[in-house]
Amino acid sequence: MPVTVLLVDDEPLVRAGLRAVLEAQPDIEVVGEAADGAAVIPLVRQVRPDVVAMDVRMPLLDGIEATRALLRTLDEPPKILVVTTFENDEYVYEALRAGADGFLLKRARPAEIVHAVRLIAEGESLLFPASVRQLAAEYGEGGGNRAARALLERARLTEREGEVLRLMARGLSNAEIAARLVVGTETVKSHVSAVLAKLGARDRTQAVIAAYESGFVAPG
Amino acid sequence: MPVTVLLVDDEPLVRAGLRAVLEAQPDIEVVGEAADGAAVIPLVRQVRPDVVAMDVRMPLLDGIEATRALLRTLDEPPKILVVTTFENDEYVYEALRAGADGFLLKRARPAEIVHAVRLIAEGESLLFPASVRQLAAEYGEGGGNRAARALLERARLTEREGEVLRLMARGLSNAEIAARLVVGTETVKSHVSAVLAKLGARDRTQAVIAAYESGFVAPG
DNA sequence: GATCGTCTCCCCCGTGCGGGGGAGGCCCGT
DNA sequence: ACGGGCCTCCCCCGCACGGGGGAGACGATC
Repeated sequence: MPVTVLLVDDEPLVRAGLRAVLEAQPDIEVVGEAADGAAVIPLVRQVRPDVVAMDVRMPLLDGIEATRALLRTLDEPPKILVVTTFENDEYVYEALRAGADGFLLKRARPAEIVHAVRLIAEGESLLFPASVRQLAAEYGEGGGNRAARALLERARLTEREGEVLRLMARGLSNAEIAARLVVGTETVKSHVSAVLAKLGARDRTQAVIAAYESGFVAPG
Repeated sequence: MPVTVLLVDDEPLVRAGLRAVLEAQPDIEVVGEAADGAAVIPLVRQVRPDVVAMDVRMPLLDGIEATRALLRTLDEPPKILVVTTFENDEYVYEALRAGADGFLLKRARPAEIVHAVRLIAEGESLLFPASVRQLAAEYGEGGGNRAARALLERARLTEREGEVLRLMARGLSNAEIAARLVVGTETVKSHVSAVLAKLGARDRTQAVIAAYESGFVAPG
C-alpha cells in the first residue's frame, strides 16, 4: 500500500510542485490539498493521510496551530512534515515543539523531498539542519571549504553571492562589502537581495543565522 | 625590571583609563602614549617598550598597518596587544594575521587587562574569544545555561538584555521580540540599544555574530 | 529616606536596509 | 547567432532600525 500524503500550503504553485514530485513516485499518492491550516482538520478526518506536508506560514491558521489542532483532536494523527522556505524560521521550531515530525526546506531537491516523505511515513523524524551539519561533517575538519561549496550548491548561491554572505556574516555593512569587493553599493544590494531570497531570510540578520546554523560559516 | 607599555589609541579617555589601570601595578610601567598608528614607529624606536597596547581603528594609520609596519621595520619588535571594543571586529582578525600577539576587549575588567599585559609580555599569545569558548567548555555539555550566565556577567548584560539577544539570534524583529516578551517595541529598542552598546556591536547583525562567536548561542 | 539599577515606555530623527522594478555587458553553451 | 546565467549598476520607495534624549515605577541596597 502506498504512502498517502495531504498537501497544505497557501501557494498553489508549491502545492503543484510537491504534487508533481511526489506523484512521480509509484509508492506515494497525494490524496488531497488544502490552502490553509484552517481547512486541514476536516480534510484529514475525511481522507486519512499517512503524512501531512504542511506549510508554516499561512494566512488564517498557521502550521503551528494546525499541528496542535491535529494532534489534539485526532486519535490517530498523521505524521506531520513541516515544509518551509527558511530553516531558521522561528515558527519551525515551534511547530516541531508542537509535535511535528520533521521539517523540510522547499529548496530541497526532489529526491530529498521524496526521501523525507518516506522517512516520515516510516516513523522517522527528520530535521534538515542536522542533515546539513552532517554534510559538513562528512568533509571533515580540513575540508570546510568543500562542505561550504556543497552547501552553496544546495542553496544555489552563486560564487559572488557566497562571498557576499560570508562578508555579511562578518558584520560588514553593504557599503563595506562594496568597498571590499570593489563594486558599487547597488551591486551589493542586488547580491544581498538574491541571498535573502534564496535563503528565505527576511533580513541580513536571518541570513547570517542561516550561515552559522548550516555550517556555511563556523564560529571561531 | 618592570614591564614597559606603550599606549596607542586615538581616544584620550581610553589611554587615560589604560594608564590608570596599568600604572596601579608595581611591575608595569607606561612609558609612552601615541594618538595614532602613524606616530608609533619612531616612538617605539625611542622608548623600546615591551608591549604596545594598540587600538585597531584609528584615523590615520590603523592597528593592522601599524602592526605590519612595526614587525617589518624593527629587528626586535615589541609584543603587540590589540585593544578593541568589539571582539568580532573584522580588523581584529586581520591584525592578528598581521602578527599581533593577542587582543583584548576594552570592556574587560581591570584585572583582566593587567593579566593580559603580563601574559603578552611573557610571550604568551592571548585571544579573548578562545578564552570565552574555553569558559563555556568548562561548564560542559549539560551546563550550557551556566556558561551563558557566566558570559552574561562578562559582558554585563542584564537578564532581560540576555533574553533579547537570544531572540535577536533567532532572527526575530523588534516587533516580534516585543510580542514574545509582551512589552512595547520601544522597550525592546531600549534593550537592543543596550545590548549593542555593551557588545560594541554596530547593528543587530554584529550582535548576533558576537552571540555565536562567544558561544552565547550555539548552532544547532 | 535616599540612591542605584533595572525595566518599562515615550519623543524626534536620520539613514541604512530591503523590495520591486529595469538595463547593459559578459561569457558560455547550443 | 541566439538565449541564459551572472555580474554590474540604476531608479523609486517604505520602513524598520538605531541614536539621543527623557521619564516613571519598582525593588534592592545603603
